[in-house]
Amino acid sequence: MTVTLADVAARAQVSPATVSRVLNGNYPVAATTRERVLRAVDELDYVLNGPASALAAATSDLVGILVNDIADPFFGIMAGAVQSEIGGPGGRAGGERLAVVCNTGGSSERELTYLTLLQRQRAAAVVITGGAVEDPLHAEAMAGKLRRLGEAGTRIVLCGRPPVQDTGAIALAFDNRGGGRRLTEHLLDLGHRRIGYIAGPEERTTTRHRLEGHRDALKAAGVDECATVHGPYDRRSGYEATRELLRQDPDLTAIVAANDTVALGACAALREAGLRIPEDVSVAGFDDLPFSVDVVPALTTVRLPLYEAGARAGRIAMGREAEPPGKMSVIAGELMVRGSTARPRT
Amino acid sequence: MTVTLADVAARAQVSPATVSRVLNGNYPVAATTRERVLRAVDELDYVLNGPASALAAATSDLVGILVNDIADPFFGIMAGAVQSEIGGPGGRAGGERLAVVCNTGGSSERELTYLTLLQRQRAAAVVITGGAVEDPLHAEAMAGKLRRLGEAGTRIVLCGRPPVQDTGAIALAFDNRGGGRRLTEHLLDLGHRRIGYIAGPEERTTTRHRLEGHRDALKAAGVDECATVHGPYDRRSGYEATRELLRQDPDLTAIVAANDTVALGACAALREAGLRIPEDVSVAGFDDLPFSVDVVPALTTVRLPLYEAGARAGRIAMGREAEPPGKMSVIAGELMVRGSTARPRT
DNA sequence: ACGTAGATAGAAAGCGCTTGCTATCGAGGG
DNA sequence: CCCTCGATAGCAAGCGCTTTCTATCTACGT
Repeated sequence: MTVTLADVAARAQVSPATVSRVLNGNYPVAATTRERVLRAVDELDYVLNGPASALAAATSDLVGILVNDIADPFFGIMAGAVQSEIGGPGGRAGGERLAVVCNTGGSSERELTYLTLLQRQRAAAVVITGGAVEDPLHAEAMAGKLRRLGEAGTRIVLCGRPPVQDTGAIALAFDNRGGGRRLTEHLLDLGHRRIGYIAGPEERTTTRHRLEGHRDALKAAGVDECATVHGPYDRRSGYEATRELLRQDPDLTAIVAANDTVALGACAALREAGLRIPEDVSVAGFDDLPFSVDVVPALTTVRLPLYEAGARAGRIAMGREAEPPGKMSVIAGELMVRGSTARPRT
Repeated sequence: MTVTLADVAARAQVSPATVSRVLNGNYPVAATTRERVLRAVDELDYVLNGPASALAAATSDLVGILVNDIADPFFGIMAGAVQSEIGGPGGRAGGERLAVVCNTGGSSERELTYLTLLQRQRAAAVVITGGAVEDPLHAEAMAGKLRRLGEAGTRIVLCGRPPVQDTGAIALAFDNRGGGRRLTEHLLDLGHRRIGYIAGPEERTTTRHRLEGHRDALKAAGVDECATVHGPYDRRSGYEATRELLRQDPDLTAIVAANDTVALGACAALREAGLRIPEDVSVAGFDDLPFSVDVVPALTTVRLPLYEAGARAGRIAMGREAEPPGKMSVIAGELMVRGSTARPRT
């Protein structure tokens, strides 16, 4: 059998209670006793039984992080940031917390399933990243689940997603709408009038907000909306959408993509069509992922402070940073003008 | 209080034992009884207490995944693949498993710490990705930890890392040496003789193997080794290393980078120095991350089947795929020749 | 010198679930 | 018609830890 608390206690000639207290450091123990216990722990290679501890103490050191796609740096960066903040000092036993990263693949059911699994583990906190699916049924199920989680003592922070009413969840939302608007304004300022738009998957808040910002800008400038195509947030989608866009409107002079990854696909399709960037067609992305500055030409995009947002979400989840007033904070993006956008040919 | 098994039992007018058996589905229960229990579970919104269950059953549904950097797609892709395989059917209660992704940041101590934490949680399995640190002390500590984990019933799979003796851990190693050799051979075939090398961080297996492959190729061709610079696996390192390389040998005609991300930095530095790729200097990477085909010119690199390897590691960890003979399998890389390499100027 | 507060340590009662063993019931077999 | 066996369900003993309450012992204050 594996070594238990009792074994350590026997070896150190103290009661199990004392060993527990030494390990948790939340109760006065004489230095010599502590010494003896620690030595026994070491000699026996004792490792605390997490489930037993969690059961008895009714707490756990697991923190859940929900992401759409762990292979996408957009989420990876946020997840890494959250993780870097939840460990470290504070709390019990060295305050070691484990991050449970859950890949929802953007599916709302899996989102719910994972939340149930985290609830089952009695997670200390949950950080949910990425936009929400805008299905009323799902929204309701989600709200209910979050409410129950909150009641069970799990802290919930939404990172890059709009607030969910009546759940007590804290929301750190990105200003996708403002970013989308500024990006299109930039293109309009350069003189573009025929701007194709590659939107993300439908029925998602992020997609809608970015698209709304785009339309706001067009409307304010009195410019008619040009072709818009929806697709997933991946490179392939950008490639295919661009071919479609070019078919619908061969005269467009600029393309705005749902995010940087999609923009990459768009660039590939454009080049394949023999069009130069930005001389023939300007391209803009969103997010400013690390590679965006390296592609040639460097991508004009809207920078989202992903790491900072994730870190903040992590701190709030751990109660190490005050919640924003109104349990909600909007994080602005910053327009990064680079080589992929220029004046249209005259 | 939250709802417990006993509450469900009371409502369904059965014993707690029966509820447990319905939930775990590992014991015959009459259809009508099961029906009644399930209804009660539903009506009470009951969620199993994971820690209690894990304690009583001495098993857990947590699977650990160790990665160096979750924000790096190299690891993100593998982690996502592992995760996609560990869920799904098989095992208890719908077989829902939770992936605990641990960011070691490449630090060997944190690696050990996380393993202890996973041991504490009595993880069902652990998948360790990324190269190992080659410090004898650490290697020994690691071997001991893995052995103890294995003895406690945790299945261990190393993914992209060489085997550790006497631990029973299964290893899926990448053929970094062979890949490195082929890459340099390709450059030599093109006619390059002055090839700068940007290696990864020192004292790591991945770094060493790739570098050895490079040197093997040079030696076989009777070509003298050119400048080599070490640095972390990130873009910035590639940028700085390239400036250094150019300083050491202004006449080099090709640069081999430790991985694609580093290669990106190298490209940036070369362009900044007014050098064209591949006309003036050829550049090659390693890994073939998704963006590598999109940069301009597209990167010549060695493709590693990251997703497939991760998926396989996940399946082996879940016991759904036979272990490779000798508990070890070498996964080859594939040379992808693209636009970033060409004959040197004559 | 005696009472008492303060500092430690131990005893024991669970935390909520799983599971080996036992009990019950009905259906066949002899 | 009695006995045995198969199918279900319940009992109760833990799993290994935390924590409340109690017991000791030492050190002072007066």
